[in-house]
Formats: sequence, C-alpha cells, structure tokens
Amino acid sequence: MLLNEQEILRREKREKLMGMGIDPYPAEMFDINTSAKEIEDKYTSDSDDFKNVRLAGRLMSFRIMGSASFAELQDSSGRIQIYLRRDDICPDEDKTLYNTVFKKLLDIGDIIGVEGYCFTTQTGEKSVHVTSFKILNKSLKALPVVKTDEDGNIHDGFTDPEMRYRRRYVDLIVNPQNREIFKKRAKVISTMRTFFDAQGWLEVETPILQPIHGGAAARPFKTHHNTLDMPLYMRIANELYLKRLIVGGFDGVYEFGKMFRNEGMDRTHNPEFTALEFYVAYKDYEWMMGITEQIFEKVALAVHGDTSFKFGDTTLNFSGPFTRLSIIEAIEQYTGVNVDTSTEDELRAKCKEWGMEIDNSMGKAKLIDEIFGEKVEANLIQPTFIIDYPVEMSPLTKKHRSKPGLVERFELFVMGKEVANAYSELNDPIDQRERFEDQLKLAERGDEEAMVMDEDFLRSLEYGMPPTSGIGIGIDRLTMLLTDNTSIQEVLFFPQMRPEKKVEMAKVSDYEEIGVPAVWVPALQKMGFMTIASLKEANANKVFNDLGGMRKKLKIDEKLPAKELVESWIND
RNA sequence: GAUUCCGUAGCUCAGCUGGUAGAGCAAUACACUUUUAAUGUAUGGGUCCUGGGUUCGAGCCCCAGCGGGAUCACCA
Repeated sequence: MLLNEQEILRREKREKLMGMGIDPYPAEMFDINTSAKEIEDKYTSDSDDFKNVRLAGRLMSFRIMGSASFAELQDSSGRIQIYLRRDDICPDEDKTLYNTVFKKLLDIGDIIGVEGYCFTTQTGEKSVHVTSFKILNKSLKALPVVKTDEDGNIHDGFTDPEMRYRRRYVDLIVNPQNREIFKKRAKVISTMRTFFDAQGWLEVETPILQPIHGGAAARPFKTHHNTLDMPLYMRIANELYLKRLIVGGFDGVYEFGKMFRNEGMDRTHNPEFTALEFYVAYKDYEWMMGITEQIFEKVALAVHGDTSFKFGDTTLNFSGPFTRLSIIEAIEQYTGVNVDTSTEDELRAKCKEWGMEIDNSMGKAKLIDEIFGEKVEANLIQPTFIIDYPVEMSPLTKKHRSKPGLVERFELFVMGKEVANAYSELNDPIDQRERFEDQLKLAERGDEEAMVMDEDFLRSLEYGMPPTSGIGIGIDRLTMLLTDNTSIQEVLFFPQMRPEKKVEMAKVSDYEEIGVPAVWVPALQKMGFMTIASLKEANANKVFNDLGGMRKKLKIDEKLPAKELVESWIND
C-alpha cells in the first residue's frame, strides 16, 4: 500500500510512542464519569460538582501556545474544550509527556481519555483543565478538518456524497449533525414499536430467504442454497408470511424488516430498504386509515414535538384526519376526466394526447394507474389517502364491498411519493387462486414483476383467515420526510454503491522475486510501477535515471543499484 | 437505461487563449500561559480519475473507459 506523507508520519509517531513505553492501543477500560454535553448543560462556575471529571473522546483540534494548550475533545454527546498546562501534566523536571507526547505525537483524530476539573475560560467557554491524559487510540489516517466559525459558517466541509457514503464513519465523526438523522430514524421505529406493543400486537420475524418471492410486484434477487440445491429468493415482501400468522391465530402481528428488490437505484430507491408491515384480524381498511393517521401523528410528535414540520419550503402537517380521495375522484380532480365512465380506447387516446408513453398491452386498470402517476401523484403534498383501486392492480386485496371492479385498498401519499400501502386482505381462497392465475397470465406475457402462485399460502387461506387489514409503510421514506432529506442515501448508514475500484498492486515479495531489493520497492511504486508487468514494459535507462531522483526524494540511504542490475529486473 | 455535469495536494477548491501546477485548512519546524475558524514566520507535500489521440508542447482540446452527482424513465 502506498502511504501519503501524513500516514507515514502517524505510523512513525505510533512507533515512537511504543518506543517510549506508551501503548497507543491499551487493553484496559477507561472509565468515564461525565460527557461533553453533561458539562455543557450542567456545569457552572460556582458549582461544586465537576471537580473530578473523567471523559474520553477524539481530539478534533489543537491550539498550542507554548507551555499551555487548548484542544477540542469530541465524544458521542458533543465537543468540549480541554486545557492542558505543561507544569500540570508534568510537575517534575521531565516535561516529555507534554512537550513530546502531547505536542508532537498526538494528532487530530486520536482518541484520548482525560482526567481533570471543569472551569470557565476568560472568554466564557466551559472547559476541562486536564491534570492527566491517556492515549486510547492512535489514529493513522488524517480526518478532514471541518471548521465552523462564530457565525455558523462551515469551512472546508466534508460534503462530497460519494466520500460521505463510502466512508460513513468519517462523515459521522466530522459531520456529527448527520448522526441526528439516524437518531430520528431510530425514534420513528421505537415510537411505532411502543404503540404496537401497547395494542397487544406481536413483533415477529419471517423468512428473508424465500423459495417463492411473493407479496409484491417486483423483481427479486436470486440466490442458491447448496445443501438443498435449490434457488432461493431474497424477499420482496413479507406479506404472505404475516398473513399465515394471522391464519395461525395471532390477532395482530408486525415486522420491521429489510426488503430486497433488484431494480433501479436512485435517490428514492436502494436495493434493500426497510418496511414495516402489520396485519390485524377482524379489521378493514377503513379502520386501518384511522390507525395510520395515529401512527403518523405519533412519529411526528416523537421526532419534532409537533405534528407539523418543515420539509424543504413546505410545511407538512401529520395530524389527521387526512384527505381521502378515490383514485377515480383524484384523477377527475386533477384532469377533469372521469376514468370510470370512459372506455379503454378513450383513455388510451387521452394518454396519447398528454404525450404519455403507453403500449397496447396495457388494459384499462393499467392506464388508470399510469394516468394517476403522471397527472395526480406529484400534486399530493400533504398526507392524502388514495383509495379504491381497480382490482387488476391489486391481486391480494379484497373486492370492494359496494363498488364493482374495485378493491378495498388505500395508498398514502406525502410530497408526491407513496409512503404506505394497505388493504382489506383478500381471504377468499378461491378468489385468491383466480387472482394468482391472472398474474401467471401476465407473467406469460413477459411481465417480470407479476406475482407467482404460492400454493402453501393458498392452503393456509383454505384453513381460513379472519377478515384482516394489513399495511406496509416505507420506513426509509418516512424518515426522509421527517428529517427533511430528499435522498434515501442520507437516511441509510450504508447505501448500496458500486465497489471501490481496487488498484492492482504487486506485493514486495513479487518485486524481490525478479531481483529488486525491498528498499527500492517504494521508489518503483512512487514512479508508478504498481505491477511487475508494468515494470517489465518500462525503459531500463529511464528507470535507472528516475531511481536516482527517487533515492534523493524518498531519502533512501542505500547506494543506487548498478545499471546492469536495473536492466536485469526488466529484461530477465 | 437516457441526458447532463463533475473528477487537480490528506480535506475544500482555484487554474486565463494549450506554454514550468496554485490557495486556504491539515502536516512539519520555530515562537507564544486563557485561546477559540487562535496567530506569526518558515518548510515539505501532486499518477491533475484511467487509457488512447491531436500538438513542438495537454490539467485544459478530441475519443473511449471508470467512478460519482443531478434530471428523466421503471420500481417503494
């Protein structure tokens, strides 16, 4: 591995510490009795507490002024200034611990534990006067240094999304405000969990590896089980398993789980995402809308302390009741077209008139869905229930109690995006089988997202499932809304990305094999010969000459190898 | 998948019409006992994403590729 200057220096400092008998990676624990935030919140100049504090964290900046220094220590709660004075750290003649260890061998990013007492500086900043410190970890890579001035302007921000996602740990260190997103995300989940548990519903886990990928219209990831010698799919939904549990006699079950869909990636789609699904027996979708309103209200209150909050320039209001529009009403409202009374041909003509891309395989239901997506969705800013969908688009949903051709389904839209999908669950096993058969026909026509017949699920329905309502809520999208983010990558710790390109690099022993002494390997690498093959293609004269330059540059004491030797590396 | 923009020091970014590659921070050295984006002085640091091409000469122009962002299409 090629190291840059700062990485080499930090490795040298690590060695020096070890040489002085200081273990830069001590095994024993460092007990703390306070945190940066606790001092910030509770310490006052006249308080009797905080006379003997111990805390630990990462050094984020130094302000050294001769025999006294200030530094900033960042722990999980925040930052606190620490103050070190040479003669406090080193009361005796030997000033090494301050002059050498602290001033020379510590860097930004190192983790230390300190002991001391709190005080307030002349400029009024609460600080810890350090009486002793202990190195807990020597950091070997330089952190980006992000600075914020007194007006709150950020200088040299670590903002490149690629770097931030690929090295999320660095992002979380230097942009600690981004940790808040994930705390809020956790809050969303814990708030829901508390609510569901209070209802007496059971948190369950169902298979992620499924022999049949059911429960949604999507393309799955396929894998293979060696012992069973059979294909398995990463789940695209857990719906069919949760319903089996309702058949089994649980009145309410819920699962927070990862779903996997082998489809496009962009700022609202990641190949794996988290969904909450829950199913409650003896309920219908009307009831579910009420519960959904309660859930959204609760999470908004938990995260913001208020049911309304800002998303970009928009103020969203999560207090119910939310607007309810049937998909037919919604389309009429935003286009003036009544899709209910229109024929398939009329709709197709309208779509062409609006410049939409459609093809002849699309039936009326699909056209309605397309029109909705094109003309209505983006207008649904405040939480809005769109209800009563055409039966063809909803193979797992119970037929509407009074509207023929429709099903009892709703989707909840916020900021033009679907965040929840729910229905009165279809529990007539004969009807369900027919719906699956319709899906099979779609699959035969080449629809890669069509659902697959699940005989075991049908068998469970034949034993009898009580009338049930179920819902799926996208946790990532909900978190985006609640944290004012327009990109799903921001609310996932580790969004999926292409792997980093690995630079092909020969090992030192590979160079030695062709006769290159190990001391010259860094020079050759610095010159760009990362592989033996590339070295073999080089011009021996040029390599010999450049080696002279590199010898000086890298301060290699060894005598320059003979030209014949260099030639032998390349030609033999 | 399509369109478009971007890739330069450890980090954030300049770089003119094609003519020896720059700044701030970080690093190194020195000074400094209450600073706070600490300061002052000095020093080191580059595969200009990769590979071709044009040219006397390419960070810059052309082609291809890799990676990322944004917009659009499909999906939650």
